Amino acid sequence: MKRIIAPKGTKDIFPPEIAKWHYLEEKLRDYFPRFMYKEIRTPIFEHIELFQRGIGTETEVVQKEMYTFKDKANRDLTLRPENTASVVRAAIENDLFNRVYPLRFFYIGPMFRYDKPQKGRFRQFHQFGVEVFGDESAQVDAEVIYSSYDFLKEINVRDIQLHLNSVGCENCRPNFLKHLRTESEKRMKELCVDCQKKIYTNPLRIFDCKNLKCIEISNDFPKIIDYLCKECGTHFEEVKEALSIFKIKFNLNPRLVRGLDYYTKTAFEITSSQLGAQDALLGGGRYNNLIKELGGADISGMGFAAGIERIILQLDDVKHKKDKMIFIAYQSLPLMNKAIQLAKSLWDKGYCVYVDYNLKNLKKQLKKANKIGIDYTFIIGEDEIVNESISIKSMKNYEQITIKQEELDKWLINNI
RNA sequence: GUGAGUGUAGCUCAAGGGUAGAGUAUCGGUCUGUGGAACCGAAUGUUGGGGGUUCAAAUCCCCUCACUCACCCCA
Repeated sequence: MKRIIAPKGTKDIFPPEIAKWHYLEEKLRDYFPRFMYKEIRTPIFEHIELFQRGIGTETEVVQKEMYTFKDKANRDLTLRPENTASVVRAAIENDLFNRVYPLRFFYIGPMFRYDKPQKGRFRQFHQFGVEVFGDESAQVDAEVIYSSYDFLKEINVRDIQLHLNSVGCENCRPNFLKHLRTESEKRMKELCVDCQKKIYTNPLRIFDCKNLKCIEISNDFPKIIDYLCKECGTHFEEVKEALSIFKIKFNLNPRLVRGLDYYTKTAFEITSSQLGAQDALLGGGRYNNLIKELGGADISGMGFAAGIERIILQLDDVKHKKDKMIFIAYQSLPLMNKAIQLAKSLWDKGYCVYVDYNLKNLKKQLKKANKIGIDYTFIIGEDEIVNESISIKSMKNYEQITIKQEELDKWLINNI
């Protein structure tokens, strides 16, 4: 029979890796509420239009990478490739803008993109992120950037770099793009084939090219920060100033562009020098037109999204947080029912207990207990039944004591 | 979507045309009221799948699938 395997680009997560996920999730739910973020959960699939309008029809994500399908009523639905558009949609739909203050949300969950898998890239992958609505201050940009950076530090991710740029707004970007296009056309023949196409489709992306020759040439190209309008320029200066208050270092990176069309002004990315080609742990920025474009009020947004799989790759081993485990061993099969009775009473009290119903002798049970990493083995034998006692063996140091059954609760409180 | 590398036991890997093997894990025994060791023994495979060459293919050739990494894209 043919084995059924997980679909390409998906994977199972189980111990010991799952401990890292738990660790990350716990830290996340502890950390971001400090900044007044509240968790929001949105559907995993949405109408395709949400992403077309939100992310932009010209982006790679929308054009090539979405999992889109029709449901039985012929609706066009898409497995969400990112979460910002959904959060905005949810906020508009539920009129959260009039109810919840401050307007800050964080999310965590699976996203889907039809990409070719490689290190740090999956078709079902997981992101967490935050969104701040209705705050146009440069200081909030700095705070969001700080919190994302500091969170990575907090969970001990090392060798990370913060890259910062401004991508301008609808007032200054067109002018910049015009200049960029003219300049790149002049040196078109020297650029790689892909970049030649980008001149007309999305010239900003030329800065993304990893071809050394292209990098060299595009270094001479106009930089967006030199073309920012007064408002964007001032905003960017203020962001940098505010970042210095938070005392974090950043690289000004004029080549940094974002792949989703909704970004305006501040754009940032945190990379790890220890990852492979997919080195962006987290990225985000300001999006001042998205809410309006999705039919909401004319209010601004700022946020980031982080790739959990990539962060997990950079996490040191996390010990599985576990309660002390008790193994109940019976001397012989007829005593198994007594063991079950004892186990039930312990489960009822909330303890972590294991009984093996298949091992007939004590030796094997102890061996198994040892292998599982049990802390204490309770032994029930004929002597114990007669004396109404329980023998308790510490699996860590070989010591064994026998106590009366009525002393068990006291023992549990002191030792477990 | 393009390219490269790799597919052999649950796991890590040998065998490079001539009987598919080791380590480890698993199970049993030495040891029927006492675990971490040791020793002895057992079980485990359509060599990813299909086709071809050959007296003979894990090994050579073709196709296909999967995984990995890179391009691309992004988190």
